[in-house]
Amino acid sequence: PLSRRFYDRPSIEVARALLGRVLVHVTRSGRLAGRIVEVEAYDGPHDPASHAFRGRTARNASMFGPPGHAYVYFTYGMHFCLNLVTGPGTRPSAVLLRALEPIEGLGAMRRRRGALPAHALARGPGNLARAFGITRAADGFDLVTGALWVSRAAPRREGRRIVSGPRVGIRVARTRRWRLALDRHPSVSGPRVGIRGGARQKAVDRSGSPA
DNA sequence: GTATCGATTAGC
DNA sequence: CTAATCGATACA
Repeated sequence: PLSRRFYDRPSIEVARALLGRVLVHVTRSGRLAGRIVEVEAYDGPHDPASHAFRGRTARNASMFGPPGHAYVYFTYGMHFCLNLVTGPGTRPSAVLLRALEPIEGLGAMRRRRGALPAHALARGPGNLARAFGITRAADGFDLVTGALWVSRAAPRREGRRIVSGPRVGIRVARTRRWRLALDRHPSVSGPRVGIRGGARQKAVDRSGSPA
C-alpha cells in the first residue's frame, strides 16, 4: 500500500501519481486488482464541481477527514463511486477513480458485471465500483492499513516500452459542469490533454441559437 | 413539505 | 436521447 504521505498533498498531484498504479481489493472471495487508467481530481473547498463545495455534510464527511482514506458516495439512486481522499492536511480534496484496466479477479468482476470484455468491466466510475464490489460500506476505509489499497509500485518504462504504465490517457472531459481533465501520464507519449473548463451548465436553453 | 437534479449507466 | 432510482439540495 502507498504511504499516508503519498496522499497528503494536492489532489492534482496525487491524481497524476496514481495513473498506472494498481488498485487492489482483498475480499473473502479473492483478490481483485486493476490498473488505474483514468482519474479526476477535486481540489479543495472552492472547486464548484466538488461535493465539498457546499460544505461538510454526512455524505461527504470523508472528504474532510485525513488523507489516505476512501470516500465512497451513492449517486443517481444506483451507483457508487470510489474516491481517494488527498490533502494537504484536511483540505477537502479527493481523486475520483474513473476507470481501471482489470488485472486480477476477472471472474469475480464478471460475476458482478456480466460477461463483458475485460476493457468494459471497470470502465466508468460506477462500473468500477460495481466490478470491485465497493459500496458505501467502504466509505472512510483506510487505504494505508486496510484490505483496499493502491500499489506502491509506480509505472515504469524499459527503453521505449512502458512496462506497467497506463495504456490510456485521461479522457477529455465531456461534462455538464466544471471538471478538471489531467494530461496523460508523463510516461505516455503523444498529445497532451490540458485543462478543460466548464463546458456547459445543466439547464441549457436549446431553443435559441447555440452558444 | 415538495420539486429538482445528480462526480452515471444502459439501451434505443 | 431517456429511464432508472434514491439521496441531497433548493425553495416555498
